Amino acid sequence: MEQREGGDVPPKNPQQSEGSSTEAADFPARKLVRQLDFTGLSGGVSTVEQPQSVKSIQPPPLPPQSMKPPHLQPPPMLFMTMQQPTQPTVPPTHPSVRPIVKPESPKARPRQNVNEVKDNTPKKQKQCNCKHSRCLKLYCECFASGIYCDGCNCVNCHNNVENEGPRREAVEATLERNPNAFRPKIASSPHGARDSRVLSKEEAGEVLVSAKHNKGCHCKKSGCLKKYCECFQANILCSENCKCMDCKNYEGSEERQALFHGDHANNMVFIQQAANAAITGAIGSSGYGSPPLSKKRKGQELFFGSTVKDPAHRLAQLQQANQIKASVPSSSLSSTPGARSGNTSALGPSKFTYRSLLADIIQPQDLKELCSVLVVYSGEAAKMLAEERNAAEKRAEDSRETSAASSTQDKSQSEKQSVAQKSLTNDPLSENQTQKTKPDESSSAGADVSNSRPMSPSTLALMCDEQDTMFNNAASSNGLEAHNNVSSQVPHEQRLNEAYAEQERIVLTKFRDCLNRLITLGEIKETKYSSLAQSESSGNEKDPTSNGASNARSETRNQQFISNGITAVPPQRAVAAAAVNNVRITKPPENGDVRTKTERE
DNA sequence: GAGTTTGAAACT
DNA sequence: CAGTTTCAAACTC
Repeated sequence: MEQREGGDVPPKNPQQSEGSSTEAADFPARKLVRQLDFTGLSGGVSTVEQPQSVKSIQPPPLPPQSMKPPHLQPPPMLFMTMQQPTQPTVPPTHPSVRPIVKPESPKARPRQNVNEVKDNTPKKQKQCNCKHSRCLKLYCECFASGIYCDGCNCVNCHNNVENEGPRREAVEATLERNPNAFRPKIASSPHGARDSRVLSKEEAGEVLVSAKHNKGCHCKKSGCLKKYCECFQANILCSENCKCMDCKNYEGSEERQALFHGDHANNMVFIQQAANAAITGAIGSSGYGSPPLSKKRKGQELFFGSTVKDPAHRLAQLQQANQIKASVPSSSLSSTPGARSGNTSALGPSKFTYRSLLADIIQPQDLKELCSVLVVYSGEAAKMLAEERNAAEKRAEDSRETSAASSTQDKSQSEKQSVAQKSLTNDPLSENQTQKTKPDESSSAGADVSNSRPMSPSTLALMCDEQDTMFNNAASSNGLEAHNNVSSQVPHEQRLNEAYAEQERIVLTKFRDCLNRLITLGEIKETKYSSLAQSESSGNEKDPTSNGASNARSETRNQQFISNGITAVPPQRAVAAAAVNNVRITKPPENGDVRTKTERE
């Protein structure tokens, strides 16, 4: 009893680090361990990938047929994964192809992360320290991750090639107990995209990976704010799946906020998370915005029953309670995810959020301004095009005079010309499809662009590179036509479209440039964040006594950096101005200073 | 690095 | 399924 399975296995060699089981000490293949990939990503549940870790190649530890209970049949995903690794490039069975790193199970990425953050270089795979489980239980992180122990500090390790037999049995047993045992615990949230507009202030700066724990945690004392908590460790918020008590790992939790914003170590975590989230593409994710209600309540009632001695705890619970009240106006204990998520709109439909690096850079007003700029540019483009076309037409007519063009051609030509000019130079009223710009936008732009036709209807809807390319192509061919093929019988509409296309091409090109600059700014910001946090982190280590002060300083500095490094010239303005180049924006600079630097005239 | 705490996993 | 024990990671000192 006390020594469950294997307990009787004599520790052959307490010192079997570097991989291993003693019996394998001189096994050449030792370093060439094959590994299992239980982290199968696809399938029913998608997971939060850890992009920085190279997924290892996984040999099937078990022949599919040996894997078990039909009734408990694990989802095909697992089998698939085991039989055919998701990474097609890697030969599953070839021992010589040793995967670089252990695939990090969503759960197991503890100290390693810290190392990574410190060094900026991915560290060696995590090493377990199992002593009594022979690394054949889920206690063992390696085993749980579906990989062989390699270079671990475990004792009496059986999680290796030499013990494939026992290992296989263990896998079977584990699967029998829990068919999902080797599946990722963290699944990306199935819920819809989150509306970034409802990002609450308090989550500013936080990055919540778009995922949730499949089983949920059961924490009691850690508040789900320590790595004991699987959710926290996986950098996700607790969900309705959790049965934790006194949970503070929910969106809006002050403790959690403090954790993220409070100290530098966590700043680093935050940065790492931000990077992860960005890489993972955890953008606009979803989830739940409030603490897992039903269970939390249970926990709260329990604690509110006065079992809580720690005042801080009590406060936390009160806060949490308020949170709940806020998000659940009715007193009903909606324990269903749907109900809860529905009630959490105040906090946002999702608990998983990604905050863009540009979040501080782009303000609503700036978008408006950008629109104005585009409109202005559209007008400029229209004028320019009209002039060009006029010139072209003139040249064409000159040459045509000598070739005795037909009267119909002349007629159509002149019509075309007038249409083109009309469409290019303005008169929005004459165009049914004239976009219905927002009043403020049109008014702001109107002052300068009164003379130009607003962008064609689709312009604003086509703002991306792909379309730009499309337009480039279209426009280039159209341009050719316009300039060279003067005798073509182009229908008016087509001609009109050409004009639109050309105009849009110009505007979109500028807009693309604009976006590119924006991206650059975001990258700069990212870089600065990283370096700042790193320097602060190191500085903090040197001066641990000044934590509070330096924290405050750091926050200030963060903001400064945001405003200095990035937005000293308010980026959006700089970008807009840059995009506009020669076009003057009449809107007075709010700061009066820097902005004018980027504006011409 | 040793000892403690914690919560998942294993077991009853 | 609930309660208990075991286990190894996380944490503290």
